[in-house]
This record gives sequence, C-alpha cells and structure tokens, in this order.
Amino acid sequence: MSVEAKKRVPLSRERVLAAAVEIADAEGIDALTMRALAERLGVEAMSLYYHVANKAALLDGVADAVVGEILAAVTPTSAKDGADGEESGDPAPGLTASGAPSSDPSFDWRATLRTRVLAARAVLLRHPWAPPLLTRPGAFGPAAVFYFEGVLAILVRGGFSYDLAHHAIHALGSRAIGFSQELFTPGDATPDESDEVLEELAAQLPHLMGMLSEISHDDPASNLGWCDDQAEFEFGIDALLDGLEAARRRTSV
Amino acid sequence: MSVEAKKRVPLSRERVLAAAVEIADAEGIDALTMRALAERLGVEAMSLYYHVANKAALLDGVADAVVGEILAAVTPTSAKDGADGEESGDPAPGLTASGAPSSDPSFDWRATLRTRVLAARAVLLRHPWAPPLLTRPGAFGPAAVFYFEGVLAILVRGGFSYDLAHHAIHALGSRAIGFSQELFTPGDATPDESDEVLEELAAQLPHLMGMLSEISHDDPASNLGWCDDQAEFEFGIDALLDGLEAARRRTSV
DNA sequence: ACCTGAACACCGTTCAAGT
DNA sequence: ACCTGAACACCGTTCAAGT
Repeated sequence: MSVEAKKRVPLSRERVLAAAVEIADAEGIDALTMRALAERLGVEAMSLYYHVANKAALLDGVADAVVGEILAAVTPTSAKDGADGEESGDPAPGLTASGAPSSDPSFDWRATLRTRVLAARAVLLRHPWAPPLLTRPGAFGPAAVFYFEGVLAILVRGGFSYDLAHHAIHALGSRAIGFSQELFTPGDATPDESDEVLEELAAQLPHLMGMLSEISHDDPASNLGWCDDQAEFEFGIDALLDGLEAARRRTSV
Repeated sequence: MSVEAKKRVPLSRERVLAAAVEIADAEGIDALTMRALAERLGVEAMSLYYHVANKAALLDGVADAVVGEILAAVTPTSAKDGADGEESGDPAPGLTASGAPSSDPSFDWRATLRTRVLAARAVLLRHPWAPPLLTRPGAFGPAAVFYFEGVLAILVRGGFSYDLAHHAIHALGSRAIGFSQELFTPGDATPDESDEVLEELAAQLPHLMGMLSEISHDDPASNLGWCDDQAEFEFGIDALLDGLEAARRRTSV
C-alpha cells in the first residue's frame, strides 16, 4: 500500500489534453511539443503515442477541449448532474412534441445568440492561442457538434428555417464561436524607409492617412493598443445579426 | 560570352518569393521548406538567407506576394504603365480637391465593394493555402496597405465616415479580402462508434439531425461536396453588407 | 496494457569560409 | 556581394523491447 501511494497515476487521454492546454496557456502554442508535453507529465515522449495517434490528433483533441470549455460556459448546469434538460418530457426548445421545428414569436433569438457568442469569446480570451487551432481541418469535434446544436436551436426557435439557419451559421463563421480572424496585427510597424520615401507613399494613401489621423484622436476610450478588439467584435457581430434578421424577416413574410 | 550565357541568373528576393508560391501551389504549404525552396532554385539552402531574414520573413513575403496578385486583379491597369490614376489633376475618388472626404450619392458602394471582394476571392481560390498565411501577425505588407486604401476609398465615397469605415473594415475581417474562416471542414467524418451509440447521440441533436435531413435533399444544385462555399460566401458577405448599409444610413441621417 | 530507449529522417539556423 | 559546407539543436515518429 505504501508503495502504491507513490506510484504515479497512469496517463489518460484527458490528462494529456489538459497538460497540453496548460503548456499552451503558459508558454504559447509553439512550446507545445511532444517532448515538452511528455516532460510536464513526467513521462517519456513516446508514451504519449499510446493515448493520441500523433501530433495532429493531439491538436484536434486540444481544440475540442477548448470548445468543451466554451460549451460548459454557455450550458446552464441543471441541479441534477447528467440531466441536461433535453431529457425531460418536454420537447426541446424550437421543437414541437412531434419533433417538427416551431418558432416562438416572443423569443429574442438575436439577444440570446449574441450572449452565447460573447460568452464563447470570453473563454477564448483566456486561450488566445486557440482560434487558429479551431480552424484546422479535423478540429470540429464532439463539443463543437453540441455547441452548434445549441446555435441551431436558437435560430430555429427564432423563426429561421433549417435552410436559412444553415446559411446563417456559415455567414457567422468563426464569429459563431466567439472570434474573428483579424487580418491586421500590425505588430512591428517599423518603417525602415527614409522620411522622403515615406512621405511620397503617404501621398498615395490619402484615405488611409485621413482615417489614421482621425481615429487616433477622437476616441479617448480606445487607448489600449490601436483598436479595441472587443468593441470591434461587437460592432461586427451586431452588423451581421442585423443582416441575418433582415434575411429572416424576408422569408417569414 | 559563351561562359556568361551558362552562368545562372543571380537570386533575388522576387525570384525566391515566386518560387515559394510555385511550390505551395504545386505541393501545398507544408512542402515549402527552406531546403525544398533552395533545391527548386538550384541553390544551397543557406543562400536563401541572403535574401530573406528567416522562414517567418519568407512566409510574410509570400503572403504579400499573393495580396499583390489580388491587388493587380482589382486595379484596372491604365493605358500608360506607371500612371495609376491617382496622379492626374483630379482629386482621388471620395476626396474633394482640398483633400477632405466627400461622399457621392449616386455611387453604389455596396456593389463596388462586393465586386472587389469577389475578385479577391477568385485569386485566393487559385492559392487555397494562402488564407492561413494572411492571418499571421506580420503578414500585413505593402500590397495589403494599398488594397485596403482601395476598400476605404469605396466606403468613404459611399458615405461612410472614417470612423464608421474603420469599424466596417474590422467587421468585414478576412471577408474584405475574399475569404472566410470556415470552422467546419469535416474532412474525414468517420464515425467509429457503434450504431447504437450513434443513435443515442442523434437523439440529443434534434436540430442538427433535422437540418441535415432537410439540407441534403432539397438543394439539387449543391452537389459538389456538402455546402457550396461560393454560395455561402456570397450569402455571408451580402448579410454583412446589409448590416453595414443599415449602419451607414443610421449615421447619415 | 502501458511505458521506455535508441535510432531515423527531417527541420530551421549558426558560423566560418570560399569566390 | 553573393553563395557554400559542415555542423548544431530540435522536431515528430519508427521500432523492438521492456514490465
């Protein structure tokens, strides 16, 4: 027994994935190597291959683990564990007792979806390395399936046909799960050209120059970095929800 | 002279980047290694470091090369090369002679931007490996600056303030340059569970099952794969443009 | 069933050296 | 100024072997 107490708890897929998330959180995704992961678990690198097929499968698993965290954040836990509300006698929201989709005129799908998306975003802000992982082919795992079942339920209950809801989910893209691909990240904007060349260049970019001079002055609230990502994200999701609501109204006439 | 003819043309940054694009087009981005690139250029791997700082700089350069191709596709070439229309005596579109932004009520910013975005998309469809590159920090190069100057010009001429145009560009995100991050790419959807487990799972996903059964049947036009990406992209950009037009109208009252 | 040790092929990158 | 050769540190992964 005393020997047993010293014996280390055996590895499991769950422990491997949890340790991988810890490494990525602490040191970034590039630091997540098979060797580093093994070391953190007090094990040799090759042992990992007993629990994950290879590195790609590891990253897929990590992605699904993060989505699982998102799922937990948007799923109200019921009093009894294991009962997730879908198992009661009542039909699921947006479904009649016979299983046909049914909309609910008093239901604010827009606000509900917005809240869900922002909650997902809050989780991703704790794992800023995760978004690129979620777009990898193969990263769409079980947790994502349940997350999007929820999104779909909101849309259907809000009056979207399955067809339109399908388009809407594509239109939302990564925004449906709380992030948007930023194309910018200027990072190290170190102009290594001479002032003269720079001025000539600026002359060819009148609108960009105009925008920059206006933006940097008139919004004292956005002094963290250049653009407030949270505010931009909310503007973007709202514009998209506006467009989707217009599409919904068009079809439900 | 006869010896000179045999001498190979010296490397240049441009030739390195062009060869890199060729490799990615032919064999995918993972095949783009420093060693493979050198071999294609008939040179030793270390020679590349004379023209690009390191691999990250190479990828940044490749990204800007692709954006350059996009820029060429959306920029109508004038009769005289070198004159790009901004150098005439007329003010740039969307600017008064004094340089202040001015909108043009008869200008259809929505259709113009839509056309530009779809043209950019057409280029990216030829380089399907490129989108992930464009989202890397540091990938926003000179070509992207000029591309977005053009986007901004369209918005301003269409009646957007610089501030609103700035939000709009963030809202468009990667869509502004012709792609949207697909979260799906089911790829190898090989359910390795038993039928019984699968059925139980399906019972928990009523909307997803409902949508799948409806989608797969009712649209005979979308038989290439599962979702027609081009159609979904267009639906998405249209929904977003609708939302942005609503925002523009709100501010210009 | 679970873990290890040694080895392999392949990376990006350094450095000093060639012309 | 431009390119090379040899070497280094580090990957993911194989295979046969241990318990």
